[in-house]
Amino acid sequence: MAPERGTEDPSAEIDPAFEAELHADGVTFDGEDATLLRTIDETGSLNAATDRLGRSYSRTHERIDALEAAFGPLVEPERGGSGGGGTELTARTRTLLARFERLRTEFSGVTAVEETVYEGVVVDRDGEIATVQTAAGELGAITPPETEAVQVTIRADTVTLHSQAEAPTSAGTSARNQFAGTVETVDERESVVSVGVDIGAEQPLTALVTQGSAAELGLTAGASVVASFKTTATRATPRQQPEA
Amino acid sequence: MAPERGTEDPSAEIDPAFEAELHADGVTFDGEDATLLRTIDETGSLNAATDRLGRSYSRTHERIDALEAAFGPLVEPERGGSGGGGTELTARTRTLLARFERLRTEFSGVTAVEETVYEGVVVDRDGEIATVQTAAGELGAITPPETEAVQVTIRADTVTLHSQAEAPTSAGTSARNQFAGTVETVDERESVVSVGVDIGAEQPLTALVTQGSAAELGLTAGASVVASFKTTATRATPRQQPEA
DNA sequence: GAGCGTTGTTTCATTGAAGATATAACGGTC
DNA sequence: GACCGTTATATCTTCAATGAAACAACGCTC
Repeated sequence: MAPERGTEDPSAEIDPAFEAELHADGVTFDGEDATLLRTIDETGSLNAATDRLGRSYSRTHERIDALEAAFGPLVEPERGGSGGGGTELTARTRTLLARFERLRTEFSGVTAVEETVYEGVVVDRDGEIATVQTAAGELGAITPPETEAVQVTIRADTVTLHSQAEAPTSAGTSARNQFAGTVETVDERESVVSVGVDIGAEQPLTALVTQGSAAELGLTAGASVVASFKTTATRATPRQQPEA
Repeated sequence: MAPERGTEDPSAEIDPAFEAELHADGVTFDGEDATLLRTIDETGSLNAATDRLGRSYSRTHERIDALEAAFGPLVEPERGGSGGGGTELTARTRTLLARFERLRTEFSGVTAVEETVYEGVVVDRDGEIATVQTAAGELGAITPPETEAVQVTIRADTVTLHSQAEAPTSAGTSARNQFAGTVETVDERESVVSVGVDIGAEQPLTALVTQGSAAELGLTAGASVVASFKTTATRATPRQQPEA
């Protein structure tokens, strides 16, 4: 079943992606709908929009009807008049588009940011919050019910770094997960720095901070830092138990 | 174009959703593929899996071929033998499924968590990092290029709260955005608490913390707290400039 | 060697989504 | 009132995805 090709490059690029959606009344508004509405806004007419997008008028018209049945009035068409008429967006539509764009931005944040994954075992639990034992120590994470063996993923943009002197007392902050470590790698990007922190596990914990923060904290290889992250921001997923 | 229905309920539920995807070599692996592979794993045969899922064998077989061409060997089929044969997953497939599940979990975190949105204007910029002037004051956020008028969205699970006494000095932490405020609302959930903090803007900043943190910090209405969040975790999206 | 249930492979049928086309209605301008 | 470009609507065609069905190949058990 496996053709020979595909085997040759086991490290092929596998990229995360997504399709953002807004659901209402059984109808799903997706990226294609968003560009349709944006094009209508730019061209001022449904006809011009379908031409530019290479879509058929009839189908597009149907689609807008379906969307309006679920999301409420989205366009204000006018026929006749100078220029023959046209269609404009309602205020609600602009709000909808803005919301969709925010959603898409959050999702693309997820795909763009590095994350570190630790394997662990649930040792304690309070509802959806579990304490997980990992190679780096115990940490809290949101965990699906009835799972023991888990992978914990920590997004780099949720990890904040502190100078050792200014490390917060655990009682005074809502960031319950704190790990002292030493900076292992510093990867400077355009305006942001990705920092790998050795916190005792095999895999370093990577944190994404601004260049300003990196400078103020003196983040160079070998520096001592404290890394903290919230348990409500870290999530665990079930892990396959070793077979035998 | 707008049928009368739809107008009647302007506050209809609009729910965010997503389709998680993994892309390789032009082929996209989606949730349907994941359940297919999981079902093969559970039933031990492609035939049984297609029966359970109500899909045609031929189509399913084609799909697996296409996936393997892009993602590498995913299944190990055997034909003949006792029971007629069967197909099992490769180790790579389990890794792939685990990765997909982590991705899906992160996305569902985005849709599940509350967020607060502030409108603002970019007043300074360093690459993708911008300083945005909002009703709550200045804050840093990742911002798309060439945008001035923005909406800034702050996920509740990225906001950490500190007791006023233990508020970190801005030089000692990589959480550059800090706002002192007073607790306005406290919404206790199963094992987590959603806290609305008045930081001077019209809309309160909502933070999601564990019940343990809420208790230790003494989070009740009227309490003084400091809310902080990282600029690499907050994102801005373009905002429609007022028309005229 | 017959039987069995699986994997492979091909061919044909079905179905649903989208495009293509035609026509009516509208309301300004001229 | 003729003209124009648009919206509205219906019908037909096209195409791609999927299912259905048939058949060969395989290898173990008996």
